[in-house]
Amino acid sequence: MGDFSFSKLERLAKRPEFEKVLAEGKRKRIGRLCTVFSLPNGLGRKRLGIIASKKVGNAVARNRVKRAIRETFRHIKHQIIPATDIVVISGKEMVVESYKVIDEKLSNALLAIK
RNA sequence: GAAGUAAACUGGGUGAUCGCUGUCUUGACCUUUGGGUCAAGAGAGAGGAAAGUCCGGGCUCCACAGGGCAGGAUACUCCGUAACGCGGAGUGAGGGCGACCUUAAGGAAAGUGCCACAGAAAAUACACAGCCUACCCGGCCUUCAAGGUCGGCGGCAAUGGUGAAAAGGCGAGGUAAGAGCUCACCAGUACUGCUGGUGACAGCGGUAGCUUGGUAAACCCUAUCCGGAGCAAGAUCAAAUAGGAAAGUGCUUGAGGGCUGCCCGUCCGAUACUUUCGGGUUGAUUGCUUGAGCCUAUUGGCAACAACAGGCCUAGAUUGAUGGUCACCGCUUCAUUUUAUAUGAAGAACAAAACCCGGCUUAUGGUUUACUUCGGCU
Repeated sequence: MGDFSFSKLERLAKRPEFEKVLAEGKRKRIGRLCTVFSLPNGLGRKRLGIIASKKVGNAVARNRVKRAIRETFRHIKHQIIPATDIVVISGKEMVVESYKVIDEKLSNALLAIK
C-alpha cells in the first residue's frame, strides 16, 4: 500500500524558500491553468508550495484551488523524483475547471519534471 | 387563483475509503524531568452572514491618561442592555384602498449666510401692470356758493401675471381707492387652565397682540457622550553578531523626547568615567478559547429582556486545517414514456473562522405561517 499522506515536512512554509525556487528553479507553463517551478533541494525529500493570489478569486476559490493541487500531489508523489522543491502558481482557469481535469493535466506536468 | 405585507425556520443526509488540523488515552524511544519524537486507538473540526470592518464593549500596552481649547459622534419619549449610533414599546409627521411601511424628528424669536430660473420685488417690500385723486397745488370749463375735467404732489397693495414659496385664509363692514383698519369663523404664535398619560403627547378650553417665509444632510447655537493604539496588542524562552539598559560619580544647562492635534501641567532626561546587566531581528511557546457562553423548563414583563433551576463543553489553523473519490437516499430542471409513475442526463446559491463578544449593513438558495386587496365557486 502506497503512502498518500501529506505532512508538514513536505510543505514549503517560509517566504525565502518560495523566492529561491521561483528565482532559480526550472519553469514550465501548463496553458492558462498554472505554472510549475522546480528546484533540487538536497534534503532527501520532496516539498510542495502553492501560490494562489487574489487574482484567482475570493477566499473560497483560493481554498478550492489549493486543495485540488494538494490532492494531485499526494496521489502521485511517490512517482515524482525525490529531493525536489516544487512551487505551483495557480492561474485563473484553475477555478473554472473540474477536479478531474486539473488532476489529469497537473499529474502529467509533475511527472515530467526531471 | 392573482397581486402584495409582515414574521419565523432552514442553509442537504447516510455509509465506505484515502488525506489534513487540534484534543484525549495507551505503548515505545529520547531527555536538560519542563517535555519532545514516533506508532495505534477514541472523539472533535466554518457561517447565517464566518463577509464589509460601519458602531459599541471585554482584554492588552502606553505614565491608571489631570484641566482647557480644538476635533468627533449623537439628537421625539419611556424602557432594555456591560455598552452602543443597537433593540423593544410608544408619540408626532408623511405614504399606501389595505395588511403595513418610512422618518438625520432639538433650535430659524442668538447671530451670519444662501434662496437658481422666472418675476417689479425672495425679506428693512426700492411696486411692473393696475386701482384712487378724499386732503394739498396748478391749468381749463360752468359758476352765487360750489361742481366738473386734465395734470401734479401723492395714496394703495384689493386684482393680474411669475414662482416651490409673494408677508395669514375666506366673507362682511369700511374707504377716494384700499389695507386685521374693524368684526365673525378658520389657521398660526406666545402665555395659560382643566382632564388623561411615567413621558413624548393627546382632548377640551381661556387670554393677548393681530401675524413672525424657507433652508441647520449651510456655518452655527444648545444638550449629552468620547484619552490613544491595537492580538502583527502584550508576555516568556532559545541562538548567533553588538547599535543598548541600569546603578554610582561628575555635569546644573535645562537641548531633546514621551503623555492626544495644540496650550497648561507633568514625567524621563544630553555628554564623560567605573561597575553590573543584557538583547534591534529571526524562530518557538504563550496570549488562544469557559464565555455579558449554549440548550431546556418555570416565573415576571405587551415586548426587548431579566431572574432562577437543571443539563452541556462545542474549531483553534499560521503559505493558513475542516477536503477528494465512490455508492445510496432526498431536492430542482430537462428529455422520453405514462393514470399514477419510471428511466436517463445535468445541477445545487451567497460565501470560508484568524483574540473574543453585542449589534448594524450588504450578498444569497429554499420552506412555512399569519394577514391584506381583488377575482371565482358554494
